[in-house]
Amino acid sequence: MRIASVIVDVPTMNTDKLFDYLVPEQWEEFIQPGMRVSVPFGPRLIQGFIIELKEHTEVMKLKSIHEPLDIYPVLNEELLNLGKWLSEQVLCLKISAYQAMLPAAMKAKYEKVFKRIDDRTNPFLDEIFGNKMELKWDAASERKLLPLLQQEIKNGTVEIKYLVKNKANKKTIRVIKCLLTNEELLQTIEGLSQNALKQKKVLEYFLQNGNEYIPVKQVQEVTGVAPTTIRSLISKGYFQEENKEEYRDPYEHRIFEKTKPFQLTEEQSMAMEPIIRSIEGNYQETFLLNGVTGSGKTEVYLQSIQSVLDKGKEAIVLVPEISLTPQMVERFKGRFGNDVAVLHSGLSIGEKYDEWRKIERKEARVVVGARSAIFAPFENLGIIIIDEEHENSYKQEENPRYHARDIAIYRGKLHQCPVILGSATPSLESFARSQKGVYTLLSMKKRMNNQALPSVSIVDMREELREGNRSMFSRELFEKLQDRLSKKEQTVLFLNRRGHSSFVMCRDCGYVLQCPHCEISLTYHRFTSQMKCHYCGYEASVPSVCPECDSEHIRYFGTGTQKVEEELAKLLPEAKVIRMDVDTTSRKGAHERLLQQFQEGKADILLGTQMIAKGLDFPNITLVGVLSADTMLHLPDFRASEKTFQLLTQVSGRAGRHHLAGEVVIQTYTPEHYSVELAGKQDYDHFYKKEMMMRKLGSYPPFYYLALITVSHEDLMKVVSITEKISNYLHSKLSKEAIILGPATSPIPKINNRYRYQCLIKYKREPNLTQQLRHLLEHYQQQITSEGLTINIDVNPYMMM
DNA sequence: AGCACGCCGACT
DNA sequence: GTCGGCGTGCTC
Repeated sequence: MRIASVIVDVPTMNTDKLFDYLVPEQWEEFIQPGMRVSVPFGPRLIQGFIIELKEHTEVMKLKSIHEPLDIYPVLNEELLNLGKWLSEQVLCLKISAYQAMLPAAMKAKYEKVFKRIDDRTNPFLDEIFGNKMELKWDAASERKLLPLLQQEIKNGTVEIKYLVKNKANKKTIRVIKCLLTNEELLQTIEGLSQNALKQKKVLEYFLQNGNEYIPVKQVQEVTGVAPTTIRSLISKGYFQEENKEEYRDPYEHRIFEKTKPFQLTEEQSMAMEPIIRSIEGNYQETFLLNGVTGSGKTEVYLQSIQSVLDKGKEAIVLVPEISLTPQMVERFKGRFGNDVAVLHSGLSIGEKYDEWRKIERKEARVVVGARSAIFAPFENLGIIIIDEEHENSYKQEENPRYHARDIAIYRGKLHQCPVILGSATPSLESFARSQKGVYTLLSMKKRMNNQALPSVSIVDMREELREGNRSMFSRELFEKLQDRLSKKEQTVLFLNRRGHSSFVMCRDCGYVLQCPHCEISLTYHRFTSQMKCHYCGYEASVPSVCPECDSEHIRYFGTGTQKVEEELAKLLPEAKVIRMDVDTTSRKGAHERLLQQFQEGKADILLGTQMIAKGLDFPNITLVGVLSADTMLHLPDFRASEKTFQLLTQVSGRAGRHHLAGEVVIQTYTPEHYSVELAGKQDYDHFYKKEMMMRKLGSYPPFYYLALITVSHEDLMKVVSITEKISNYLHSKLSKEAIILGPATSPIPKINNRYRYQCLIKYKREPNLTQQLRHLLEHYQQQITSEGLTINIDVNPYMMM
């Protein structure tokens, strides 16, 4: 008797454990851990993952597995263990951990149908079922048939059937093969009557194209015949029909030019050497590859991967979502061709599934993808690369709240292979680890071809104002803009806020329009002429008079991309501008199309948000303007300075990457701030020292680890008192060295009518922390389910909201 | 998450 | 007296 222990697809704490099921005899030889199965759970049927097989169980009333959902395990042993480890590390449900490791297409979709089981004719059932045997629950519900059907269930003429399906499936195409030899074909063609011209055409086509399987669609297109013609040929026994799996290839119509390895610069070779040593020696080592923008990190990645492939192993390359541009994909596909699978959010569920299947079936040995690609089901990993290591997007901001870097190092240790963290502006945490010798630091300080870094000038906007310039462009930036226009060179303008103006304020009384549910300022959107809440989506129209004091002097403040675009149209009407932000790139392929246009020189100015800070590598860009460097400097986040420094450095790196020299103008209201000043000098080392001091003073990472507990509920009093209790509990259970802050209101005090309070733990060494946090969750379990309380725990948070 | 079971208000 | 509201508890 075989028993399978299953984690079921019910995301709650009291089902977060193994449930045992009998394995039916017919599957005994075939069922393996890591497969998905559908199992009866209470009255319904749900999906689950088999974690282990065993012979005995304590459970008395065992049910049987309903059916397997896979032919092969979708989670191998490594991933099964990784999922367990992950759920313990980040305090998430096991089912969430496993689901995060697989493409969304494999998540279950549940369907309920009514099924007729009477064999007599029943006029009433005939009417509601039509001539079918089954009726979907949703359809029945819409037709208000549920009470009647319930009665029929009691009568025993109808039953409910539960179905477990995938979100998306393999795509198949119909193919046909000719079963006749060429001679038989010729004879058949001869023998056909005069008016069977169409059939003749098809047979002649196969005469020319041999006896391979050919897609039906293709046959139809080439010969111009109707589907019926082909059907009749099949029924005559001339053809054999089959369904073949076909990959949805997102890059189907693109041709990637094959590239050869470049001759490395001396710095690049020096950086490569220890990496190769780790690959050849089969041992784990984490490298921090600190190379300035344009120093050729990608070529180092490519050649390292090549030597991994030469050893018959596989490679994972993580790239931040926003820089996973076609340009980036091209570099990898250009070098490794069909060995590359690409996984990013721009793909449809089905496309992602197919890319994943290529990896599973060992048809791809390199995966280039965003965060979740770290779970690629490779079994023989030879290298893991995380490009732009400092990017926040490697941290998932929903459960499971993991950081891809931690998973990378876990898998690197398991496979005994190198992990490379690459960045021009490493995160403070990583750089500190490289200083302590935990990571090996590899530096590349020169740009390829020895181009100089662009010259940066910092403009004090307060000064501009004092001298009467009230425009959003400083005189220096404006002059340079005009200069580039006349020289037909290109400019990138960077602004980290989308929309039009950020908020609406009354100039008489200072009233600012706020979201009634979230207590944050509403953002003005020109396109819809509406005020929008960026947290909950609340919308309101713009008032013509101030709701507080009835003044008509209620005006827009702040600057968004749309407003800059309008301003440019006024000041430089001859300039062609491309705007890139969430609004103009939301449609599929829009991102690529806009960049393509800019590259082809169809515009003089590229104006955009965050998303243009990375990866842009066009030869004709000689000027980069940052309109307001300090917008993110004043956010309630201890990483604000670091983010500002990184962003300014990255943006500056867009200029002058080729023959033409580049210039950068940074406009700011706080030119004396060290992150602005040092970004201007591109002086990472100095910034690191300064920022480390600040972190030490504030007891922040990398000196302390953090854990953030956020409590939310509709009732403010309840939130405060529970957060208080949590804080006390932690005080009593953690060591004296731990610093526990709070209860304090969250930086977003209210979302969707729910108040939010938080508690921040700063600690150096708390071996029992996750265990204590788990106890905490268990303790409040009852109130969480019965009162709708939420407790969110983020170990190593990046967003302090 | 569902779904069943169980205990109290407004109707035939 | 019953239909149905949604609170509570369980699912191998």
